[in-house]
Amino acid sequence: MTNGGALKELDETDHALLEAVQRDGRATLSDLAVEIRLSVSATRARLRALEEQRIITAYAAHVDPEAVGYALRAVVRMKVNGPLFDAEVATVLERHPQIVRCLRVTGESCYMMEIVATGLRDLEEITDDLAQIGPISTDLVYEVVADKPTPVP
Amino acid sequence: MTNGGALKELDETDHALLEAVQRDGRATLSDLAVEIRLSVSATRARLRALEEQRIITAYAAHVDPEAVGYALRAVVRMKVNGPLFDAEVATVLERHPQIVRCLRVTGESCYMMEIVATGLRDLEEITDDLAQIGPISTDLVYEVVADKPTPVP
DNA sequence: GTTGAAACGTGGGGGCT
DNA sequence: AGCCCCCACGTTTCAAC
Repeated sequence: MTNGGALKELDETDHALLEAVQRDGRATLSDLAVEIRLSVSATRARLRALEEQRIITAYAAHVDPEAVGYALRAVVRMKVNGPLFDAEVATVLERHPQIVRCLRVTGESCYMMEIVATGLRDLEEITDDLAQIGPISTDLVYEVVADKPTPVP
Repeated sequence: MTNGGALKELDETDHALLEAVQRDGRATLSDLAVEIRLSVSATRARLRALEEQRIITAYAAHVDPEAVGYALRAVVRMKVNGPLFDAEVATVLERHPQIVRCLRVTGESCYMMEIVATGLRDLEEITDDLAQIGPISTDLVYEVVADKPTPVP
């Protein structure tokens, strides 16, 4: 069987490969191969292994929200009273693709979300929807100071 | 001149292309071409335009932090007293690659950060460093409920 | 992990509507 | 201006080593 889920130790070459493919997700196997000083075939084998072990979970183009019309970014913290509100939250998440990130956390705020919006009117529409689940507090984002890939120690 | 920064209206085909390349950042031009029902050349031209306009800012592999040894994820909010503490924050961000995201926001908490850590000991080391800049509050993340690409409306 | 050869995808130029 | 076809070249794939 092609053991796809086994946890294997990552050596230095794997680390270099992960680092390279995080920096440039569209780098060709040949590019990656010279970077990690291996043959193309060996590079492909390692990359496939990382994908099958679900260490690499996806490849994605990054689209600048501002460049496609989202002038605003906000962080919304939401508290829910009762037990788990996963269903309600899932519904809102599905209704609003502009909620680009949602974390369930410890502490006062049970959910933390990051939202992109074309303007305040647009943001209000989404927060109104969220406020029906639980009390929220909204902060606008001045600047994305850092957005770094997963470090590979 | 090769006008690289002009804002151009994105048509339906561009939207489809952005959506496709966000879903699979490693899709070949041929794959993308059939998806958006265009020739390979036209697809390539549009993709290059999106890159040159900085609408597509990067391509990256997504690495699962848990799979590479980070058992914990935390959200840290930090308040700074005086004017701008960009220099201090930049230093800490550089010292700790495990701070994977940092936003400067309105409201009480001036900075919001997302941190991955191998354990509580590891997390403590980073928060101790942050606490020297300003008062912080730390929440652990139970679950990443959603992590969605930028919607293209 | 490496090599090699066939299949496939890519990038530029010309011609089309 | 934008798209399509063509062709040389680079890349990926899959064998055998």
